Amino acid sequence: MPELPEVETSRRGIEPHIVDTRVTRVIIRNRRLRWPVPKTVDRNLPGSSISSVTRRAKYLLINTSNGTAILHLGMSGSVFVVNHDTPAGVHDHVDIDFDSGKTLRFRDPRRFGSLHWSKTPLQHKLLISLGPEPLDDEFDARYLWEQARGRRVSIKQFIMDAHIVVGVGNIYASEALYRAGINPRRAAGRVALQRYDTLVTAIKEVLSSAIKAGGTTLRDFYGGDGEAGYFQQKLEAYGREGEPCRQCDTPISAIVQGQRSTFYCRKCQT
DNA sequence: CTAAGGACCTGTCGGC
DNA sequence: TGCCGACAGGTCCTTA
Repeated sequence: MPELPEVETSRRGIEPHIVDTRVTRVIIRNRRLRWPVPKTVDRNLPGSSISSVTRRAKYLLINTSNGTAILHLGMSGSVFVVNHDTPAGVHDHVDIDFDSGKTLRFRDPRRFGSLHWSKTPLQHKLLISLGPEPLDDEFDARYLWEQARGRRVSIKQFIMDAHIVVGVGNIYASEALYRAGINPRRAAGRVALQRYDTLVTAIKEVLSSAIKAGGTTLRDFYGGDGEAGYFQQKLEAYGREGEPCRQCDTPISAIVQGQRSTFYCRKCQT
């Protein structure tokens, strides 16, 4: 499933194929995604031309001359470019056809993804109250520390809260905390400012190196060009239960927090 | 306001 | 092999 590096990899994969082309047709085979796909999508897209594909948090923003399609990939979604005549599979819910002969296809077996339309996407209900982008300069130790005052929630769930900072999903939360040497169960309000500095650096590093590697492929993720990501080879904590910590050889522990798996070293992470 | 749990949905994997 | 439960990359909503 896509975390921020996978979404960014998808963005970079599809943008060059669809920018400056005109939408000729939209096919929605199943409107029942996380929220029903509104008619405004297929009403406004045809005839528009694509100006850019940008990203806010894990949302892809397909910007056109008429407005913006807001696409979220959920847990199992992917987008890729095919030719018009490529047969659609059972989970291929949306096609956007272009005058170039290409089609942008959205596939999502679990249907936790979503598709919306807006003239002012950043003001959209789902985007307006999101936290800063993790790779922006405004996301720093002071900001995180201030947000954490009085918070008893675990640091792992805290950094996964998109209203605090966007784009830190379940894999990279474990990875960043491992690299920062912080116990994922520690209360957010009980992490010192200095350790937030280490954590912010770790988050930025783990996300940017994952983007550089083209994302992490676990099961079925592929970037817009159909290429697998290679970050999985660099994972140090996630999915390594029982395997030796690369620092101290202690077996990596697996716990559950907020109904999500967390992996960490109980010796290195305090 | 915070924190915790449920909800949405399908596919895959491990164990018996 | 076949069946069945556990689990999977997200995040909104409800409840207390």
